[in-house]
Parts: sequence; structure tokens; C-alpha cells
Amino acid sequence: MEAGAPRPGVPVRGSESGRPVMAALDLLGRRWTMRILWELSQAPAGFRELQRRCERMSSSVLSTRIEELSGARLLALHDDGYHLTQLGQDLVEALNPLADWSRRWAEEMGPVTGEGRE
Amino acid sequence: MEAGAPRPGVPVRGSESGRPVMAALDLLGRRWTMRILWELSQAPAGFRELQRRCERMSSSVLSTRIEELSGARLLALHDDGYHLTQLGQDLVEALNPLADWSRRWAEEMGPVTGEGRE
DNA sequence: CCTTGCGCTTCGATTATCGAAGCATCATAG
DNA sequence: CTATGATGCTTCGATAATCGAAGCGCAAGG
Repeated sequence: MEAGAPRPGVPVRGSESGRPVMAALDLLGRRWTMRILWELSQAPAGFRELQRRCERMSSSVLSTRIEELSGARLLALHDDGYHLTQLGQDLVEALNPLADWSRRWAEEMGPVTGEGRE
Repeated sequence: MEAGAPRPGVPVRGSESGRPVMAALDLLGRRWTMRILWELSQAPAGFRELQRRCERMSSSVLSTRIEELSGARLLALHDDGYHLTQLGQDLVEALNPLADWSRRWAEEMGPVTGEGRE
């Protein structure tokens, strides 16, 4: 059985507080979740195509994540596949500063020291 | 053995691309990571105190996370305990829009149906 | 009928996380 | 010196999350 998607106002994995941001962090903190949102922000996709785009993530997990994200009203299934809701798009936008930060982080960490591959 | 902290420029759990933002998402996507950053942004804390603040998270995981986050230069240990680096503080700030979004999300999801604890 | 693609489920194997116990160290007290 | 209690951190068996290949039911095409 499913524990269900985290929702604001309800205690959540890793936090008893039920504060919205904690619920969000819990939802986003699950594997593949942010990647799915990112991919769908680029273009809608059906189940199998989404799986392909996410480097062949496990279908069982994709199924679970779709359930959670649908329940959280971040995405929905149309004729042309899954796509973000307005709420979902807003979330992706809220994540933009993180992308900016990560670039600065990359610089700070310097050109890959040590055992960089490639 | 440790796989090591994700670092920008190096392929990462859930992404072969090595794009900085994916490395960041991988790092943040691990359990307790964001919570640890959040707690340290409120005030520095030693190992055991940090564990207490995070609702008694597993010490083994805390140890692992500290290793990862230190390696990523987001926190460091001083005499007064662990505390965020500048980079770490910047990350927490980059996460602020997420907090804003989560409040709107909470509204959209409607007044907690069922047994909400407010 | 046969094949292809679809959304999605099942289930055994692998990995991540948990959590109680313990180790080594330091400080204070007796 | 011993004892006690705090620290940072590790160990390891148990549980939960994730993986991934196989398959189901359905619809469309040949």
C-alpha cells in the first residue's frame, strides 16, 4: 500500500512539523522526483518516453512518482502525455535560483580535482 | 565504502550528464540533507545536538551526510560545532523561493482535509 | 493471427536508511 | 586513579526504498 503523497499540513517523512516547506522538501527529496518535473518542464511525455528520458529509471518508481505528483496536483495526464500543471510549472521556476547557485558551486569546487573521470 | 559526495562536473546518481544542477539535485535529494542545511542555517550545532534537532535521525546517516556536505564545502566543523559555509548559506537562500511556493501549494491543496494538525 | 506500442504492475534482488550499541576521547568530580 | 558524563563518530543486523526485467491488458496496423 502507498503511504500517499506528502501534502502540506500533514506530517511527513523526516519532519513531524507538517510545515509546507517540509512537505515540499520531502516530496522533492524522493529519488527521480525533481528530474521528472524537470523533464516535463521541457516537454510533455508519455509514461515510456518519460522513462526513456530519465535514463531508464525503474518503471515501478516512475509509477509511484506519477501517483505522488498527480496527487500533489503538479502534473496530469492528457492526450499528449503527462504534463505539468500551473502549480508544477511554478515549482520548477522556484527551483531556478538553485540552478544559478549550482553553477557558482561548480566554480567554487574548481576544475575537477583528484579523480575526475573523463 | 563511500561513493563520495556528488560534485559538479561528475556524473551522479540519477543523471549521467554531470550538469551542476543535477549534481545539486542529487546531493539535496538524499534523505535529511536539506533538513540538516536548514537546521544549521538557524544555528550551529554539534553532532549530537544536530541529531537531536532532526528528530533523532540515524547517527550513521548523519555521519554520511556530514561527510558529503563537508566534501561539497557547504559546512565545516568549528569549535562551536558544525556551521554553514558561505556557499552553504547561499544555497539555503536559493531555496527560499521554494518556501514561498510551498505556501501557495498549501493553499491550492486546500484547507487540510481529514485530520490536519495545523 | 501477429506484431508493436501503450500505461502500468509484479516480484525477487540490490541499495539506502534506520537505530541501538559501542568506541575513543576529553573534562569534571570524587 | 576511578568514575561519570559528554562529545564526535562507527558498526552492524533489521527494515524500507529502489531497481529492473518480465509481463498484463488494451488498442492500432499489417
